[in-house]
Amino acid sequence: MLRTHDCNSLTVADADAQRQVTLIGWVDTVRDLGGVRFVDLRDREGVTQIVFNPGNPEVHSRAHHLKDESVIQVTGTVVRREAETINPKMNTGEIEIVATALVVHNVCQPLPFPMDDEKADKVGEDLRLEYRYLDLRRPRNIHLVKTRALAARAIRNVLENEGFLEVETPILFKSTPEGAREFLVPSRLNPGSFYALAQSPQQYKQMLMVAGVEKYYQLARCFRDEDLRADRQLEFTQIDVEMSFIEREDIYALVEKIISQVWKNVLNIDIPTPFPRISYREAMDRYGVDKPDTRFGMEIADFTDLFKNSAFKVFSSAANSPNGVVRAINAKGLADITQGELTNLETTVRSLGAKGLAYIKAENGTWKSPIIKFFSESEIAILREKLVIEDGDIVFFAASTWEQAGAILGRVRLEAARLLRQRGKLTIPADRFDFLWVIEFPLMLWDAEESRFVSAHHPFTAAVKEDEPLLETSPEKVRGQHYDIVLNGVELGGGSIRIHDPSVQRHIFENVLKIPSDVVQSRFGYMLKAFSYGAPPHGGIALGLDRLVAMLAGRTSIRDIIAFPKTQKGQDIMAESPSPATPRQLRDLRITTTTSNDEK
RNA sequence: GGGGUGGUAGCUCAGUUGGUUAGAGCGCCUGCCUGUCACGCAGGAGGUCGCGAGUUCGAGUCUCGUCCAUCCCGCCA
Repeated sequence: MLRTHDCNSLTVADADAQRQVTLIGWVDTVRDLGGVRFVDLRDREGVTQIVFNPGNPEVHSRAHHLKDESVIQVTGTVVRREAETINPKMNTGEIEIVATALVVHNVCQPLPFPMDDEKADKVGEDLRLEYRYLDLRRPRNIHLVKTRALAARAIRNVLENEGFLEVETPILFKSTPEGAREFLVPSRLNPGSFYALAQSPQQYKQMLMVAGVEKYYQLARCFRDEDLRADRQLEFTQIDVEMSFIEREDIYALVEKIISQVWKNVLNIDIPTPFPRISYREAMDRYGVDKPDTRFGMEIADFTDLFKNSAFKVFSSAANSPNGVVRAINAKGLADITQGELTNLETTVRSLGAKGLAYIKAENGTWKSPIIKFFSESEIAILREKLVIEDGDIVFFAASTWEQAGAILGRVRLEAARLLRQRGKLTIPADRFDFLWVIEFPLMLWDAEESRFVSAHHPFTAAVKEDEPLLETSPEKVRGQHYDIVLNGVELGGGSIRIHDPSVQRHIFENVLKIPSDVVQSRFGYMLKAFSYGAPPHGGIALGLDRLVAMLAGRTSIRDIIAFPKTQKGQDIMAESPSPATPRQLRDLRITTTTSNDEK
């Protein structure tokens, strides 16, 4: 080793022992007072102050003009600092190293952006991604790397202790066009055929259950060629779990154990278990989303019956149409919403299909609203009572289908909460973690465009036992044995009990999803075959590791959590991928392009 | 594919109604300074105002196009 200690470990005890030490790390800051020179030396663990005294002219002169972020190795004696020079802000602030030798291992060029956390956080993300190795080096980001590793370790520990076997499954898989768009990989050995990068190990892990693994896990890399978001990357990691001989409750208990262990190990926070459960239907009714943020109220209230005979045609026609609802939320204290904020909100809900955003402001003892004139005395009284409308409140309405009204008010609710938090009128502690199981999702959704049913999640999800007869008659009413785990309004993952009966699985594919039987055979034939050779009842879950770590670290973007993330255009601007292929590579793969006809 | 926001010095930003030589702080370079810890002080260098076109006597500023970044919708079995 090029060092005897790290930069966060020396104490007054080492000083009293007059210990000779060697530290190596990066120059954090240089304070050259002309005579005495101070260097804060930083490594992964912390910072230690080095002193270069003029009494040692050879070393002192070489400490001249040290550049920030250069790598230096210092040998010296640990000494106590004089009482008035102790720095209480530093872990190692009571000691310093008096240097007797200095080796400069690497001189750092002028930095492209400041490394100081406060300033660096404001620097454009594209520049920081180009120099990702520098950005990661900042203590704040190295901490994120550590957090991720610590979380992964805790997860592995729980699963290993529970008897799970870690199994790697192929990344080169075959195309499964039902799901997300995939990355296609041409096969050189099989010209004209393609692999697809696995979107998830779903099918392989089910095969592992048939194979008798019983308890499988993998921190699995998944690939999806969809547009990126703050919480979506082309490749991401999921904690992938599958178990045989279980029911839903077993998965809930396991995940609750994993989560509470991770939060305990990383944040030293005790997460109460079991987690609350809410049905999909109830989540949509109360919060307008299937991943509710329950850290604040502002729940959706239903007024469909109230407005059935309303003079306000927009409301009464919605209330009387099939599947139509009139609903509202009270954003308490947000009557001071600015015109700009209101316009933004309207633009947002229009993008969700709303024709407008009806509202009532309660200010100075009166209700102000473009639509208040249509309301009767009794309607006003019921609204006031049910929504507890007081001065300073603003109530937003949605009159539409059940789905759309939920989407609109769900979005308005989150936006209103954001505005209230900005104003300091809504406080949510940073260490509040509301975990929630969302259960009883519909198994099938009607796809109006293709006029057929599609799986709400994936076609391997088993139906809730008592709903199974409905598969024949009204598939839309069948609830699946699916579960999502939600944290503070973020979907952390989901899973299900799977179908293990080949005839049921075939029925779903062919008669419910209406996939032609030859397609079923080519795509899923091997699964149906496997299920006829002693498939155990099984189920599992996949949790997004990147999102989970982001939540642990209080970040909203998983780009912060992934060591080398890609930009919204799917590019790695540090390594400059993707990049063009050479004609030779393309020829090997039998790929011809229409634009290039020059072969070299 | 659609909508919003942004792009001026290495970084973060300001730049008035379109008008002289485009500024600040930090960083960088040089010098001074023996107890600093965001050290301090003095001086200096550093600009294709994202790119292209247009309007104009004159464009960082106005118009159009385009590229990049980011947030959102679609999409994510």
